[in-house]
Amino acid sequence: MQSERLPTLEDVARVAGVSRSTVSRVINGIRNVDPQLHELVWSAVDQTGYVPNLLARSLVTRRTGTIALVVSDSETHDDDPFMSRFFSDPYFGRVVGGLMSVLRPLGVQLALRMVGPDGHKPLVGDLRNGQADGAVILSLPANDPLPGMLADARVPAVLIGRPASPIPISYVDLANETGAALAADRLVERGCRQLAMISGPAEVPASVDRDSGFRRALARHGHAWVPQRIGNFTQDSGEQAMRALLAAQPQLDGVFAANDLMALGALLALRDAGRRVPEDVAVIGFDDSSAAVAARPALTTVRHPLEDMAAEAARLLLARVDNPTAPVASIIYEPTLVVRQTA
Amino acid sequence: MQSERLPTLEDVARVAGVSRSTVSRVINGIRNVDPQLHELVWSAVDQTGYVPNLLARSLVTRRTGTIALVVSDSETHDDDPFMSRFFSDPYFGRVVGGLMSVLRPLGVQLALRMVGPDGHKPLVGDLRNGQADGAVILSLPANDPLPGMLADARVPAVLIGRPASPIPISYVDLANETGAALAADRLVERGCRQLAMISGPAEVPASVDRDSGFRRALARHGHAWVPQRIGNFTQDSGEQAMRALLAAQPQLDGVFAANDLMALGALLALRDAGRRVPEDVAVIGFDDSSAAVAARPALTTVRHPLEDMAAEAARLLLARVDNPTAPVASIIYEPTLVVRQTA
DNA sequence: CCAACACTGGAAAGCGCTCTCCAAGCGCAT
DNA sequence: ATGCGCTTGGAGAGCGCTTTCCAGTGTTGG
Repeated sequence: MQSERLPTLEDVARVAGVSRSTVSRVINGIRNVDPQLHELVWSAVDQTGYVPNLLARSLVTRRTGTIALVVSDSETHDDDPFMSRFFSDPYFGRVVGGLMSVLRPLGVQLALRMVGPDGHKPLVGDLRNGQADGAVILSLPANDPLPGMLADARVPAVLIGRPASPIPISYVDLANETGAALAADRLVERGCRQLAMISGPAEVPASVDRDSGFRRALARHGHAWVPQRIGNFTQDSGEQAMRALLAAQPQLDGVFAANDLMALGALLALRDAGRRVPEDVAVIGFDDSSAAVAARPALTTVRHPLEDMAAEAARLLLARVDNPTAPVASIIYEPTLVVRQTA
Repeated sequence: MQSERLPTLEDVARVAGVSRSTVSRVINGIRNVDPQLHELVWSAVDQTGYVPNLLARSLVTRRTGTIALVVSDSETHDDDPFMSRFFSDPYFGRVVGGLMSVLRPLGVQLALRMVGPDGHKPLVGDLRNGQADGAVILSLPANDPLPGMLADARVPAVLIGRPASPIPISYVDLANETGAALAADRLVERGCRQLAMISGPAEVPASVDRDSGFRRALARHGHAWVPQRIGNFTQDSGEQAMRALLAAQPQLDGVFAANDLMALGALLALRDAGRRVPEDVAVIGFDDSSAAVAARPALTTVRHPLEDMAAEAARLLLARVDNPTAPVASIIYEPTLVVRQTA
């Protein structure tokens, strides 16, 4: 148990018998300070149990050692509470894990910030005020003005997922079209004739890309039209979409789902309908989340290296924090097809 | 695009033609300020695009509007990077979602902080220095000194999961023993004769409680000894544990797993071994995570209201932040059995 | 032997904000 | 008129830290 007031630099200085500035220098390892004093100061620090007040330090250095992870919660209108769904989705966890893998060793903190449509201005203001050194922006609806605002405000920021319109801001993204095309090629190659797809919400840019990538690749193989149902990236919605698809197209023999969770749902629906996978119907998912490996039959899917992407986003961001004039950079990851049992 | 320097209170005051203090009062809604001035100040705020600097404010008010979510990463030694596993686990997401549901409407931020064994002192120091108003502590290994340190330092904190030894600190927890007993009773009631369990790591207090709860309940029903295998809460480990159990006890007809992921793994192993669930072997999991509903057959499990618990933890914490003399409170949630198809 | 020069340590000025304290202004009763 | 209590705005002291600037000291070359 300690006294009410915490020791400050001043206190340490008094104990060590030097000035505040000297203590500050020693603690920050700046300039050549007499080794004797150096030692003296450190022992005074130990003795007083001094811990620097990061708030005060940040106020003057304009550096906080914190990165904001900005999550859009524009979807909250749903009756199903958005938060539980979003945070429980493997997507969120993988991103956090990827970010942490680079932030943690550097001692950088992560601050979670949810922001609705009216929270944009305060957010940018706080960021400019140095609440965080930079921001990683997640899962933004298309045409959200935030990236533009961030760029204008010259706040170091990196998007995960490309911005809807070209904006001078760094981002990491996956070549979603290519990934979907991989799935299409595989399905066609297996000899599937009647294909269908389970898409994600149209507001999500990645969904749209996966859609068009799949369609375009199939068109190249001569499939003009592909029946489609839209889900919301949950397993449940995938299951329902699959049932609807099956009802409309009983002959279908190949399905591509825009994420693994929906693919898993599709697997269930197919099972219930007595279809064998992959013999009767081949299924390909997207993401290569842990659930894909765990499923039976194990899910063939498109690998989305989200952890790597998030880690890279963190690195890009930190680079820009250290050097604000660093060029804007965008990295597009190439997906790969992970063939397991369902296709 | 704005000028380099951000407007400060001073600037607003100059524009409005009043003093800094007056602007501060208006912005914080304090005291009776002449309505005319009030309006004048707000228009000056608009005009300058002023945003309060939270850092500076926190420095003097000693309030940050931020709660730290402390995650122990003592398990990192694993070759399998701890982070990806932990953050991807539904556990983490459910907690974050639960916390956010309370914090978000109040405008409180969440700061993620991972802390290893040697990070304890700095963490407590930062907390005392007002880096965050309080802390929610997650998934601590048994006998971690952190709760005690926090209590001694009088830092508002709430644990999720009870402390290993009695310490004057608030916490929310689940009656794990009761939950496990519920599972045991159900299994016995179904007529299972040869029971087994898949436990979690022994360092996790909740694991231990589920173990003893299950054992004790079975003992009441006359089962003296229960074969057991230990997993690490992943689906994979559950699958392996199940195989081992099956090899050792081919006759077994009922299994309790300490979490859903491991139960799901067990389901896979049972399937591979040609056992029907629940006809040949009944399975009960723990947590009622989303995967439990989604599994086929749908998993009978013990419901762990983690979101509610996290939300309550947030409320307890905020109460203590507002009133540091508020009594320490502990809330134990009662689990319920969710009967689905596997038992 | 003295000037020029590193080098070190201290004083003090802020970073942007809140909040206590005080002076000024006003209405009212004496 | 004068005194009193009340409201209201401003001046200024800090929150704990970094960092610039300067004085003092020891060191070297001319």
